Amino acid sequence: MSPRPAHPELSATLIEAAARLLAEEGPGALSTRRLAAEAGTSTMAVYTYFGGMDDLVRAMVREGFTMLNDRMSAVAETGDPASDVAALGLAYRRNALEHRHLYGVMFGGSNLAGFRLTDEDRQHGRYTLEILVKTVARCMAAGRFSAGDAELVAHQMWIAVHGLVTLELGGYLVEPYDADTCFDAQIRSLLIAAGDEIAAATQSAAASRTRPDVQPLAAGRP
Amino acid sequence: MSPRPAHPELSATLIEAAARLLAEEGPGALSTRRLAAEAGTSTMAVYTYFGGMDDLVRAMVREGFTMLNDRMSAVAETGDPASDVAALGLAYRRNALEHRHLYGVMFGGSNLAGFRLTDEDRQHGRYTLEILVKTVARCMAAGRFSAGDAELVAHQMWIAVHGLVTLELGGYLVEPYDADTCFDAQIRSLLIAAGDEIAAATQSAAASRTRPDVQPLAAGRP
DNA sequence: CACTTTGCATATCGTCGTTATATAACACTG
DNA sequence: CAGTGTTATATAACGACGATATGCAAAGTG
Repeated sequence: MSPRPAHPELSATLIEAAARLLAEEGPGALSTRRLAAEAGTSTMAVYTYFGGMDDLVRAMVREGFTMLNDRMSAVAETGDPASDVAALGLAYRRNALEHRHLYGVMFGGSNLAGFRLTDEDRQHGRYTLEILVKTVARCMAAGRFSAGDAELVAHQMWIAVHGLVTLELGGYLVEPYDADTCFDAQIRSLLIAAGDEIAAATQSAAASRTRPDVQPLAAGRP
Repeated sequence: MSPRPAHPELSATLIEAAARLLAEEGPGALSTRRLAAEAGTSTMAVYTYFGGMDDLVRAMVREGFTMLNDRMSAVAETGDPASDVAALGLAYRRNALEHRHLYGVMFGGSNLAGFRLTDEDRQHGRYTLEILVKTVARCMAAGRFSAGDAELVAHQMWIAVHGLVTLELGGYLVEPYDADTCFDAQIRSLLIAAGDEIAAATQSAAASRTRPDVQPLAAGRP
């Protein structure tokens, strides 16, 4: 179906240029002509290597999914699984903020030149949840969460953080209810609803956020 | 700034046609030429009445905000404020599903022909929260929720339902964790986190959903 | 009546994604 | 080495897009 690149070097260059253009100048800057100029080639390269703009965007989206997955996988597994859940949420949010336009294409349904996701693409997105599901299951096994459907709880957390991120990217979260405040509140609510009594006892989650991708929610933990 | 329509008839016809095209054929169908053909006029009408495609989209978005606001305002105020909160969430979701493409433009940052929201537009979106804030405050006053920041709780609910709706519209919520299941779970979690003991005691929220825009969460209520 | 203003159709410009065509580089056969 | 088929890329072109300029007819005004 999709033509395999014979010279993967130029193919990678195109994806890199596309990602850079999308990140730095937004979706409006992504065009075959602009892309060709940036990569030092002609517009035909897009078609010989990818078959069209759609498939190039699709390849970029796939890279975005693996980046997100790498980011989630890099979150250290500590002895406090509930803290790990919060850290995963923060990692998810940070990845979205760093690749905001790409995130919009991946999950927000941002119509990039009429681009539409396929079910296969979405499957890559759902795959990201597996790390979160496992961590939630660890919370339940450790008695930190009340026993239940780990996958459903993971979905809830995904939905909540995704909602936060999209509203944040859309500019809808402003002071005093800015994204940081709401993020802490969302994580806290999810932990409480999952049955985490320690989170329920914690006064506020807006403490120091020094460690990267880790929420200080488990500050009162032994 | 924005030119006032001298013949509001054609202006309304254009907005209607644009809304219909967006709803029925998606963002790709919205073009000045197509719009002119549907309205039986020329492409110039878009510029004389609105000043450009951007402003026409803006006018449509504004209509979308008032539609959403009307929908939320139409939710009956019952004696059970927690049930009203859930009903508002369902009304929000139903409005988004009925105007899915418009919702994407309003909140999802869907780039419709390079269209970008202004802060004034976003203010219209935030205004919708006021109804929810009042209802949450009623919950707190009635002792149904533990006392706290009603505006923050309303934001949390907004974020959660918005996240659900966008993932639902993006096709990311499939069985067995489909949108209905996740919606019930989100509402339930929010009520529990807000301190609603009745919701916490309720086994599941996935009971009969017969009454329009009303969640049966308060089934165990006197 | 003449004169200005207004509303909309037509034609045009530059850019978009895409395709057709032409050319140049390559691999292989004899 | 010549000849041949394949592949990669550049160039040019097509239809459609948003936007603008121009032109013209109807309405308004003295």
